[in-house]
Amino acid sequence: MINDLTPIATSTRADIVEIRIREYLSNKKLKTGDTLPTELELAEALDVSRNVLREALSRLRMLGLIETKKKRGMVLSAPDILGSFERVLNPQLMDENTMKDIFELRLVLELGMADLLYLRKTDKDIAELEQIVKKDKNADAEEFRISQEIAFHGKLYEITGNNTLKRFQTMLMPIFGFVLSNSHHSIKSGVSHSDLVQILKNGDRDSFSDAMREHLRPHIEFLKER
Amino acid sequence: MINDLTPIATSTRADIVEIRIREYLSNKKLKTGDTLPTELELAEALDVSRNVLREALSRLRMLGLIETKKKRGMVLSAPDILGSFERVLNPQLMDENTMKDIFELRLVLELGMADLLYLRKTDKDIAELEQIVKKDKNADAEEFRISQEIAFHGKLYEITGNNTLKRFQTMLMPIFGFVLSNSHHSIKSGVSHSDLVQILKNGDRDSFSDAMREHLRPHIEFLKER
DNA sequence: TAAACCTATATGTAGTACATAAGTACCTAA
DNA sequence: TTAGGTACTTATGTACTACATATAGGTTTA
Repeated sequence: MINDLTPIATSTRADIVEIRIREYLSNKKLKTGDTLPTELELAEALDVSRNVLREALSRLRMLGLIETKKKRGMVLSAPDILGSFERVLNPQLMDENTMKDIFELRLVLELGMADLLYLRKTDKDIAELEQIVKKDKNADAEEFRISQEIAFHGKLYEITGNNTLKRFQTMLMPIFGFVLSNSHHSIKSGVSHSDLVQILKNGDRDSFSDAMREHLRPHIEFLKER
Repeated sequence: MINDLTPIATSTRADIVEIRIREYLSNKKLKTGDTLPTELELAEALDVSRNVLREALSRLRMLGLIETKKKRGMVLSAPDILGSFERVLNPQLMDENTMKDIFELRLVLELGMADLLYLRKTDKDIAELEQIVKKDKNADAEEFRISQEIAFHGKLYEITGNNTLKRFQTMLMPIFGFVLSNSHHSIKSGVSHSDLVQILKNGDRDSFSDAMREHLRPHIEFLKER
């Protein structure tokens, strides 16, 4: 009851200024390359000290929303949408639910990427996969096994040709690693990396989808315990 | 040739301080709830003005990495991993490639979520979907059609029970909306929302996967033109 | 003993001052 | 005339000081 009441968010001036500047940007429909007023002008217009204003600007600068150059002033720029994501992706600080959400997200991505793979794969890609898989047989050490996992699945993401997706996966790796070490490997998968490569090479999309699902089966089973 | 050379990133003191504090947090393996030194102590230790320090802290505060209270000082906290993402997701500023990447991402997610749906769906969910679909037949106006799309597919994300995934979708909606309006609807889908609901209700996972793929077919075809 | 009050302290905000880089315009010399 | 240099101007970057404000924690008082 009373626990549901979270303290009201008393926002600082910097918080408000950040929002106001955001609004300013979208209201004026500013685009990449457009210049902003100077710090002094903004500070005066918003009636805050330059100090507070700079705290807000510092945030936008970090996100890559604005870039500043001495004398030239500030220009609006296209942020790297994953850059900010990267900054908060610290497994150490992540609560367990989010961690599980992200683990599920990985499964959904890999189960759903078959179409992209078949649309974009090249002979060169297949050759690389075969190279990676070749090292699989002497995968006895735990550490080596994980690096093989990363190499193989990472390459799949790469084949999708979707750079955002690939980077996303790279960032999420530490999380995957964490959950992977959570020994739910009692169930052994019936489909190996090697099998997947062969199907990707010669089989059709549907077979691959089925195989991938079988390959990830231990993880999917794990979800049911949740 | 020469165009490939981007200007060297001359970082400000605030940039460096931000990184240093990050390192400090992970090196000391601090966890949620742990307290940080005071601003004065940090500023002195890093040999920067309190001003610069506060610009860096302001960034971490925005990300939700730290929370501050008067007198009590600063405590480390679990950031909302999607909050920062939301801040940069401005279609107005996004370059076209990223936009397309995100559109593909949506398709991958929806093609891959079948297992989660079958794992978590309830009778109540199905009933809600049927409610939504019921309005579909009088979907003549463009605007209404889009709102139906959002309601239906949004509900699917909700059924996955994965809150991160659902929020992710909500944020990405404006992007989807943008790409949707890019008239690649010449190809008509052979599977309607209503069909999907029926299969989700009575059919098995594989049938649903196939049906969803057929439903999204116009979009998948669109990818090939890329 | 409990309520009211005080005090020390850490963050929040403002203002001033100066450093630094980078455009701009002017000026000089070949 | 023009290339190249010089001085000036301006916007951001950094530092320092001062004070406001909230509050945890101790002290006094009824």
